[in-house]
Amino acid sequence: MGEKITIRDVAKHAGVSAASVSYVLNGINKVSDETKERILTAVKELNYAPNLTAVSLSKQKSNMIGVMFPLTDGSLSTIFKDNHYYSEMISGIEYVIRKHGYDLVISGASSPADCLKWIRTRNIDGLLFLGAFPHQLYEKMKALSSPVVLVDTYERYERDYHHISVDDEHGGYLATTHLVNLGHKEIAFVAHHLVNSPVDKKRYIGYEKALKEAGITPSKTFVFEVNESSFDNGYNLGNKLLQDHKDIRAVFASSDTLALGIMKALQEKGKKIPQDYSIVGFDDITFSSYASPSLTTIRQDVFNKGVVAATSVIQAIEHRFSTLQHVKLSVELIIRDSTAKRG
Amino acid sequence: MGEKITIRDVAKHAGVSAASVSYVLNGINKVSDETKERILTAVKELNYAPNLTAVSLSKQKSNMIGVMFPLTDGSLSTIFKDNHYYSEMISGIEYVIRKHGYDLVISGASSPADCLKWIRTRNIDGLLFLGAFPHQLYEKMKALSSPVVLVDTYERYERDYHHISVDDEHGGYLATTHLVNLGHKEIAFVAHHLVNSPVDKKRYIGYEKALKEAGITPSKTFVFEVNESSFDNGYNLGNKLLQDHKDIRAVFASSDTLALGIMKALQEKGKKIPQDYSIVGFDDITFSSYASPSLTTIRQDVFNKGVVAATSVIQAIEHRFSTLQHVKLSVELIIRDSTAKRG
DNA sequence: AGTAAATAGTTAACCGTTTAACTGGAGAGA
DNA sequence: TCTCTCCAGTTAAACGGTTAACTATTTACT
Repeated sequence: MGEKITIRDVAKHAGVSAASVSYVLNGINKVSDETKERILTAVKELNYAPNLTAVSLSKQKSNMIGVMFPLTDGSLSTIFKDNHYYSEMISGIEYVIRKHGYDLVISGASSPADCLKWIRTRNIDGLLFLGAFPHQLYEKMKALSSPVVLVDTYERYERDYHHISVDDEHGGYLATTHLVNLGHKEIAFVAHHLVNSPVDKKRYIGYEKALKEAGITPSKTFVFEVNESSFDNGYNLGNKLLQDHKDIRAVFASSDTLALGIMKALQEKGKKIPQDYSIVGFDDITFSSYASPSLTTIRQDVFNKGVVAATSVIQAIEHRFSTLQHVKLSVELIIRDSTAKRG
Repeated sequence: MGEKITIRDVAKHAGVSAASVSYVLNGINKVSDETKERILTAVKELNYAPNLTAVSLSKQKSNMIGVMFPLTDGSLSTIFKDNHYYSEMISGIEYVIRKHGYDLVISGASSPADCLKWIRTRNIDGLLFLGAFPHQLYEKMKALSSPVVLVDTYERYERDYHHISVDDEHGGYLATTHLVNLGHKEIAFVAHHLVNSPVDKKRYIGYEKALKEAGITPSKTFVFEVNESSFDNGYNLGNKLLQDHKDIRAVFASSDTLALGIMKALQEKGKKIPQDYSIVGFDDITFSSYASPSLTTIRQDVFNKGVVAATSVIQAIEHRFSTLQHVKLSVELIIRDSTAKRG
């Protein structure tokens, strides 16, 4: 069983040259039907499968697609922390990639140079960038010959790369309008970072637009940023709101994780939700429907986002289109029990 | 920039043969110091990095480590569903693997044959099995020359493979003893599957042991299985408990996800936790401390589990003949607000 | 019949490394 | 001086495929 059988073994067994075997296996019509038959049975009998490393070297194509995450502190943990989001997206990506005969390689981006080198040396056919990276990385990556698909990233790079996102701005608009329609005027916006997180920026724009439409002047004092989108940061921010911002009566948080953390803090201090505070999140993670009260949120289909991103990169690899793809998936307002008419 | 520079370009630039460059780059002491110097500057000047595909083919080692997931319905989604567990573990694995210069390839296991073929054709150096697979897969994998490390799997295969787990039995014991000490006697055990999920089986054994120690006879009517460890299944089971099993006053669920789903159902029907029901989970996912009430649970360090598993596989790869490793990591009882003295 | 084209195959170069085996020269020991 | 070993390199054969270019038949068309 430990035997390594090569294409030459198959060739010998079928009484032909290695080339003929290769032609048959690659579906190149250059071999008579009888010979093809003979070769295929030899393949079966010897249980042969081509060595993909050799194929890669020869074809100059690895059939591997890389998924890059930004590395904040050495491990992916910060990225994945509290975040069903990325695993769900990877599920979608893996699903498509496997169907097309590619393999999925996961890597954290260290320095831009290392990243570039990695792609070159591994012969990675295509790349998915998940999250926001240092700007110089985007600049350097332009030199790459393999296609790169960005998921959720800076607008300024969308003209250089394929790009998949959801309609974050509309999501922000929907969430805020919902609160406005419930009679709220003092609506806080809580996000990771308005500059470093492009997604948050767009959601903020939607928030701002909704306020203006309702004749409310957006105020900087209602906007809050946190280090990282985590429960803990939400919790801490919730306590801060209670102390320093008693005027606020509604919160739109840029992620369900943050929203749930905020909710926990408010509840612990005896506040009733939605009677005292209305809260809207973003993402619709599973927890959101199981929290008490269940969380009103903006739903995005993350699995599908992964599917679309992977499909794009494969299409780009196989040159099924030459122009850059830009897909903006829709979002949906899910009204649950964390929001109510202003009392 | 698009230029592909090979080892021969470097050789030419330094006025030596390709072999010398290779020797220098591989740290083989066969080249004089001056020449080495010349070669290294040439490498720098041309910004050369060896083509890893060619290296793989030549060295018969890919420097890639595979992570396998069981595929239940075609995508990884079911696995990742509601499950921070696997992403956290991948973080740990990736962290170690990258440090050692390996790459991480993720794949869902389709048929055992395909799986075997994949490892052979891709030249995967080592494998991590995450979760429980069909039995025939384990049997077939024994033929593999690359080391395989199992994480959380059937006891019967632990003598054939490296194996990393947490002390599930002790976890089950701790959880149940905690409930017993609070005066509970009617303690339900809820899990995914006592046979197909080896982890659940061990937790059950701990549960049983704790009951027996307390002089309580374990009863089959107190044991419940669900399709998949998800919120929804927990929720449905919670409702079932309310309808059909009014005697039950405490629940030990084999995952926090299940526990939280059960809790939601009970609360919706007006039950108070922990006054009416005491609930203990397993895993300590982030949301557990943010639920209302916060969930008493058994904590395991999943990131570390990934670290240990990855370290094991790398050690096995690099010292071919070391003995099988079996690591059982400890667990910890975290007492929060979902458990109380029986009223 | 004579030429052109299609068919069915083979040969060998190539992808970019590694590494065993070889080479020529210098230094050491007899 | 003659061998023997080291040293610092080079050469060329792998690794396991792919594929352009070539060959030898057969078929088709004037």
